[in-house]
Amino acid sequence: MKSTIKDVAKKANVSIATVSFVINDSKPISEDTKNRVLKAIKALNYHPSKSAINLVSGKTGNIGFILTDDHFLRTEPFYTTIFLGTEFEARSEGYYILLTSVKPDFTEKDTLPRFILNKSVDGIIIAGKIPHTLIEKISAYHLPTVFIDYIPPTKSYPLILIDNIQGGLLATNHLITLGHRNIAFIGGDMKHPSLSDRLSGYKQALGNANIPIKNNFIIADAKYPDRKNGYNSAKKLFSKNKNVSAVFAGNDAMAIGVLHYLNDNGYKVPQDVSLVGFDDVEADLMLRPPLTTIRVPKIEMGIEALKLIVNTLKNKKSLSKKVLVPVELIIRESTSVYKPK
Amino acid sequence: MKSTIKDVAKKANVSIATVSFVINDSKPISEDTKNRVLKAIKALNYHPSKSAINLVSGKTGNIGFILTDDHFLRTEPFYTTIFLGTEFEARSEGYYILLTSVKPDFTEKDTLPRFILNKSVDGIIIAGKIPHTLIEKISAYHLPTVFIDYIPPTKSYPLILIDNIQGGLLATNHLITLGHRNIAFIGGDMKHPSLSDRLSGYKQALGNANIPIKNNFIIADAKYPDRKNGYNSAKKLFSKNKNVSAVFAGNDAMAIGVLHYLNDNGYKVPQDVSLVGFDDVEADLMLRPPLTTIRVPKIEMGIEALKLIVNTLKNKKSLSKKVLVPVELIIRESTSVYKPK
DNA sequence: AAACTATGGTTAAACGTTTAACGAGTTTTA
DNA sequence: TAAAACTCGTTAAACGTTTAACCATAGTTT
Repeated sequence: MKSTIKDVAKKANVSIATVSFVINDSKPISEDTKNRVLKAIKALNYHPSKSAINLVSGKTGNIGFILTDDHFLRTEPFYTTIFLGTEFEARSEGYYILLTSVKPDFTEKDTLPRFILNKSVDGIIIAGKIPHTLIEKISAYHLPTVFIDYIPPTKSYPLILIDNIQGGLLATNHLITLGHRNIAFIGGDMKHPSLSDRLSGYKQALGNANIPIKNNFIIADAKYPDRKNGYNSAKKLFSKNKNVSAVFAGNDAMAIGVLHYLNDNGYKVPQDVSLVGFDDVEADLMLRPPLTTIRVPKIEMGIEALKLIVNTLKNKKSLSKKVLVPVELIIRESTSVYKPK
Repeated sequence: MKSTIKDVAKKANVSIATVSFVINDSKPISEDTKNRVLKAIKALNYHPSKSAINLVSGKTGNIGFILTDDHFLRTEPFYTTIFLGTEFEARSEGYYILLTSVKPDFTEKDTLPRFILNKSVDGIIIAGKIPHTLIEKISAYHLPTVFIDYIPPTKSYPLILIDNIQGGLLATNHLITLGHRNIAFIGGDMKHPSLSDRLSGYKQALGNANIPIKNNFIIADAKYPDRKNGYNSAKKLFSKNKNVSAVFAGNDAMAIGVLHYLNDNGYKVPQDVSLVGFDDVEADLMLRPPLTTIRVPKIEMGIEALKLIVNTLKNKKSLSKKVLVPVELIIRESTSVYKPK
């Protein structure tokens, strides 16, 4: 059951080095012996021990995937879907992904993920905003690292980013095209570049259409962009501004909160208020009405991240330090042509 | 940056064996030297190399998690949530989880997951129904294995199972208590023990209440228990049976399909038809009305599975070969008292 | 025919741990 | 007081690979 390189060598009547050369194609070996070795490998159902290879090569064949607890457990499976993308690509690249989450309030005293301390990974993928102290600590280990959907404030790293400005433009333009003029923006955690870029896109679109930007149409003081805060922000917005006919929410979680507020308060979507989200999470399709949104290619982002890491590991040199993934407007039933009352 | 046991030994002025004994507490060492070693470890920021430990111990510290592609990618994150449970527990137990998915139509020719071939795992967790040929092939490797939510047909394995009969009873009793008599069951993939047990619970509850079981109230010919088939089964049911006042769906995915059918066809839930699902997936809360369902403790199932594996690995002997996890009735707004028209 | 060059292979060290076998002091026992 | 037993250590082999250094043979130059 557990045959080693020695067994193969004996069976093929060669040295273990020769077996190694055949397996890795790392030195010219005659067709004849090569076949003998290959046959022995098959006969013994031999597969090299990863542990041994790891030890001697200093590599592990693993890549760590880090996100914060709240991202890990949040209702909308955004970052976990990205994880699936990396796992998918890792399979064809021969890597394993070790997933772990960290506390969002990581401090100097907290310990790093085990796979970093144990040297169990060759590279790291970090998804979403993570604490600065953690980044500092990790960077001391000099592991190739790529960030997804977050720009670390200090050092420069390879990045996989969403084209958020473009998304903000698409969403807002869609509403403008439908005839809306009183378009609100609902956001939260505006220190996160993604959210602030979406707001920039919104402002840009309004500017392009010569629609004045009204500050009381922008509700962005919530700490986290989740459903509850979406609901509360909608309450804040509509209690003061009855004339808003369309809302662009910074992400789908908030959009869902907004939709629930509207449902609960007698507004009909899209007849009374049009609503656009951002992310395209599973839940959107299940809403009544299904949510118009900006699709973020989550699986693809994971794939890109893994490719970037693997490229730097294989020293093929990473082609681009910054991948901006495109977004797409998905028109469903939560938006419609503006009809004055 | 990369200090080894040798560096520690030199710094503490002891042999590397002593360092090892201190780290693993595997032989009595005097307080004095122990402290010296500990200090050296801290000073050098030493962490043992996993690769080396793996090689010498023959263990990997990894546990494989297998599910099929369709379960991996399905809309309701059922098995992936279970995975999160295992990952969570693995952290405190010092294991890594390697997740991989396999084709649902795995045949003799297909290759096993890499982590089995590479001997990269010490044990395996299998979630959901997987092809029989795959089970056979895996079992040849004699790795400790536990199954979650599936009973393999041939050999006997440690199992983590849902108390589906109890769940079926709870759901149906709830409807009976509300005064319903014409209660339908909608299922699919009835060869899966989970689904057929839920049906058994349904029948048992009706029997207990002396309500005759009507075959045309049981729609269970769909191949997969998903939303689409839920929708179609509801169509089948209601086009022939106008008098059904309550539906128990075999899982939430089907329940969601049923709900959409009812919405689309002028039935009000719960005023006209009460609806109960099974699983308690995220989506339930977002439905209008939120779905009454049977909660399956998914995270806990993952935790139990990992504990079982780890126990057998540490040879503490697994306490029970079969863990039946309890379920819970979650009453939300899709069920109400029966009102005759 | 002597000297060089490929070609195809072997030997042995190295990677960083664990652990069986051994040993030097110190205590206990009879 | 000599033998036995315990304490706290050390030495060295082993785990399964990769790879630098080496070597034998045959073919090619001069």
